[in-house]
Amino acid sequence: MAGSVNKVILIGNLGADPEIKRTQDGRPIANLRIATSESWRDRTSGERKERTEWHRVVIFNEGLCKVVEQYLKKGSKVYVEGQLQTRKWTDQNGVEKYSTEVVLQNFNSTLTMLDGRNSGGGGNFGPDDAGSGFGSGSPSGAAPRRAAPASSHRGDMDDDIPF
Amino acid sequence: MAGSVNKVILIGNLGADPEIKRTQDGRPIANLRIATSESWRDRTSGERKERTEWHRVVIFNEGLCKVVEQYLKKGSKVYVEGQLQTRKWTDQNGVEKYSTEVVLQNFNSTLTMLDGRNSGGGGNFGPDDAGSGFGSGSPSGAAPRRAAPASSHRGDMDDDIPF
Amino acid sequence: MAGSVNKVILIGNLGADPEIKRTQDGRPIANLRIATSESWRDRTSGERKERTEWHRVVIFNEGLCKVVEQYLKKGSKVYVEGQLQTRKWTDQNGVEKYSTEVVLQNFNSTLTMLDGRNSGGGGNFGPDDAGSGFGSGSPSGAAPRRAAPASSHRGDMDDDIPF
Amino acid sequence: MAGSVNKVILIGNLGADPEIKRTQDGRPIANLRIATSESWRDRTSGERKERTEWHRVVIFNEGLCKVVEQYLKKGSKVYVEGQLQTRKWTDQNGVEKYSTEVVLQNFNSTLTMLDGRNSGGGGNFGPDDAGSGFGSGSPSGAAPRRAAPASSHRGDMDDDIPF
DNA sequence: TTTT
DNA sequence: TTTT
Repeated sequence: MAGSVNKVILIGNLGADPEIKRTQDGRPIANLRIATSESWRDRTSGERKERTEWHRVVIFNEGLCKVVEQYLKKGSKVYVEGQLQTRKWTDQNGVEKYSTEVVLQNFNSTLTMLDGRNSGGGGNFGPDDAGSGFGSGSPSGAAPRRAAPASSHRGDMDDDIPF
Repeated sequence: MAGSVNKVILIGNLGADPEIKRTQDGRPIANLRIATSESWRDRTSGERKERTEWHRVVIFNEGLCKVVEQYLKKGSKVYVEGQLQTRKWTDQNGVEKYSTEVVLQNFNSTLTMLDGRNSGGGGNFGPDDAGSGFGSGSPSGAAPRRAAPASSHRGDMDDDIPF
Repeated sequence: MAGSVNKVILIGNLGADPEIKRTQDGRPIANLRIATSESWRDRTSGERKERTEWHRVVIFNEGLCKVVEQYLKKGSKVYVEGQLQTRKWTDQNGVEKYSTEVVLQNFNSTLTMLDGRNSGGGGNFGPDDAGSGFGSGSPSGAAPRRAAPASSHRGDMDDDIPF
Repeated sequence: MAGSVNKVILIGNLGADPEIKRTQDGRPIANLRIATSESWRDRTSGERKERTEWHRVVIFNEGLCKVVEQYLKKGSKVYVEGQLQTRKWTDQNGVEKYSTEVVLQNFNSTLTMLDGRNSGGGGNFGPDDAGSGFGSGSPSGAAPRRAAPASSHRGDMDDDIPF
């Protein structure tokens, strides 16, 4: 369909250490549980109330999975941008179940660490550059124009995509 | 929790006419089914493929529900901005189920019609102004500053929230 | 116009302490300078490069201005959500100038603190509740449904907007 | 910097036909003028008011530029997702000027047509697939997982990026 | 002018 | 300069 957008943006904390699994052919899949909370003052009672929402985040990208594995842990605060997907599965009793997840897979997906506590670099993912395209957020991997001379062969989107 | 964001942005088409229900005390709740699609060319086969995702959108807002009721129908294209919420319920067999929905409820929620086919006004919601704050999108209900004289008592956020 | 969206989302750090001014009739206006940065590895040289972008953020909302005044300072990390506005003005030499700013004014605007360093509460804005609707991010001020009994008169958007 | 986000989302109409220029080395750059509008009812006068904001959108991507050239024209409605950049230049009188633009360049950029009027396909960009990764919106170019067998070598982000 |  |  033309003209479709499916985007989720979350900022929250990991409720547990990430789980990294591998497909049969060796590609990693990272699973995160992220909590977002909202608080408000109840209008009738005047009490402060809070509500926490838990999100399942699934990452199908090798570079991002490395970042997750190396830098994220229970309590880490992250920004994630992905898309909604609902998956159907059958449990051991033959009951159909649905799970809706925030999937980071394609080129519009982003994961950014928002606390520097977990790594020395706080998003600076080291010399192997594993996470260079993703770990430092949505702008990563982008080549700023104008910094480069107009006649240069770089500064183009084609050039700097790290995956 | 401080520093939490939970935001979903969808552009898609209604797969069916909206369902409007009412709570016991008479407040409306609108349910939408929205499809988003993505297409891509398979790298190995070279075939064009397509995948459609269906989203449950629930609207807890009287003004927005009126807009939905009056202008949206099967096939309408909309922009919605809301938040993810997962609801637990028990089916008739006593099995626990979960449903993840995009909820439009608070002041950060938006619904915008993206086709003019369904109404003469295409988002211009008539003299009763039922939808004035929502139907024309996120900026609606906002008072542009600078258009108003600096000494005016309006132009403030307090003044023009229509709900 | 129907079907219009104008939204900016930034996560960055304040390059200076906020400036708070007041209109003639006493309403506050906060100005922030926010830096966002992107880094990438140059494809030809292999060097790591970085580029910083500076944004002007203007806040026309009393509650948000209080939060800014109390908790933000040079170096603070924030999430802001607002809209793009370009303003024309004439300098002292009679030259026309344009300034494009990220404006937080209407009900779709959000400001969230992303570091707890600046306040004990890290977004928990105390008993006077000055920032209750904004400081804890986009979901704030929202009334979670379903937590409230279905027959309650609250849980509606109308009820809990704090401004 | 770690933890930085710079994102603009617009839905609006083109105020003029796109302008496509080329760099010295032949890469295309598309310039769009996009209008977004907001309307509200003035609280004191009760009048309906409207305000239009004009945005400069610059596209540094060959595939996206082809889509723009082929399908967009004055009046077209589009969804764009890019980042804010302010550019400094000196006019013919030696006066320094600044221009803030919404730049679509990197892998997080998106352009989606929201009206089908301009093309038969309404985002279906033909056999040469020029726009396949962009024209159908943010999810485009993504390989849905789970549709592919788990042992497959595709379904990975690496596989289907069209640029 | 921030941050890493 | 768009759109409704």
